[in-house]
Amino acid sequence: MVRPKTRDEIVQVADRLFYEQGFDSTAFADIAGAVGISRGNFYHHFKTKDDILAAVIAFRLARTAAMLDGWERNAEAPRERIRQFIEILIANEAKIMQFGCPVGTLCSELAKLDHPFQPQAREIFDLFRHWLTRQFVAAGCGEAADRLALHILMRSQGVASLALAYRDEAFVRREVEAAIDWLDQTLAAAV
Amino acid sequence: MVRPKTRDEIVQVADRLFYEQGFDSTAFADIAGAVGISRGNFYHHFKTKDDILAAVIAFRLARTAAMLDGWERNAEAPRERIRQFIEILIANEAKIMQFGCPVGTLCSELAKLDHPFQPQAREIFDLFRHWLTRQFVAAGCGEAADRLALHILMRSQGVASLALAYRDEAFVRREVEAAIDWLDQTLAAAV
DNA sequence: CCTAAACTAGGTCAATCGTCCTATTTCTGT
DNA sequence: ACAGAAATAGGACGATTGACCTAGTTTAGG
Repeated sequence: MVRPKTRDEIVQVADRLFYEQGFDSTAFADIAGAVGISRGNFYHHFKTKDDILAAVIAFRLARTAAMLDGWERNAEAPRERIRQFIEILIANEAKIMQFGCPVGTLCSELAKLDHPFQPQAREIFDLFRHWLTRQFVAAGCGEAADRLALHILMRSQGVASLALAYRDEAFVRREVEAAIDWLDQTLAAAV
Repeated sequence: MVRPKTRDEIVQVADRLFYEQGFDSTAFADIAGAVGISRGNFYHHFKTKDDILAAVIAFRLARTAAMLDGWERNAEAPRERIRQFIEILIANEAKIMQFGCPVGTLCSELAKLDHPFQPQAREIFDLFRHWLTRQFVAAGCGEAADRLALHILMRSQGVASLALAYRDEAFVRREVEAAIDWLDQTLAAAV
């Protein structure tokens, strides 16, 4: 049986460092140092930098899917579920104001690096997008659901981007409220 | 008299490469090679990488200010001026779908690098923000003007972020229309 | 002109990067 | 208990980076 402890630790630390420092400017030594292992040990688990990036993306995909499943269990009404998504902006406010949205900034960096893993990173967006689409369908928005899902995603990306630039907590709260208002109006018009 | 040709060429090429590849992963050699000069020549004009970054930011500030001035001359009505801002998303669509928003991605990268020039990069946002605020004031939105300006900025950032991730032209067009609709409703409510 | 400053080319340097290797220790199944 | 696999440590490599230096060339002002 494989003991997954070290490998998992590497992935979790890399996940954090890729978010906080960016993928490109996070070195093997940074991750190994933060985990407290040698570079050789690191290399035993991940041969190339793309290997660790793939593992981090898979980790984020799994964690995101689990979070969305949890929201689906905790709240029955689509409105409450979507509201919970919008309010990640508040729940993760401090980190977002310091490092931006983990998904958006990764996609942006990979695009500039012309990195082959862009589709994999986009899959994290897809997880949110399709989950939101299902909620809007359940709320009776029919064929407009995907369009509305992208709109909510767009808002959260925009808020995260400006939250990073201005570090303005009041702005985040205000736009979260505005997004929920938009949601209520949209759902009311759909029924 | 100083011949500004080479220095200006360096700044323009660096501006493009910083946008397309990111600041950190653009090397001196990349810029020097693209301009067609030696690294020594490059070093003569810019001693450190932060020097060239400062010059690029100053260049972008000047170019942005000039663009906003042009919009103020071309269109009399605030509504038309703001609409022109929203439609940069279409005018620069191809580049945005490939590299994202130049301002947002720079701010995001500098945040991850914990770079001291974050306030300077944010000034480019401020240029748009205060220009938009002036337009909303002129449209009679009074004290809500800054809040509305940030909302428009937020939308453009969100659209740029998802445009980069999905490269979906129809999405961009749709959200531009939605933003203009929002603008018209907001201006109608203000008068 | 002619001299001093500005410009340009190309080389060097230490540091750091991703990658790879070998030797040793620890664990696991039989 | 023991053989083989997994895990770990630490070093070495070639390449690249930002930074810096020196030596020629061009340019501009007196």
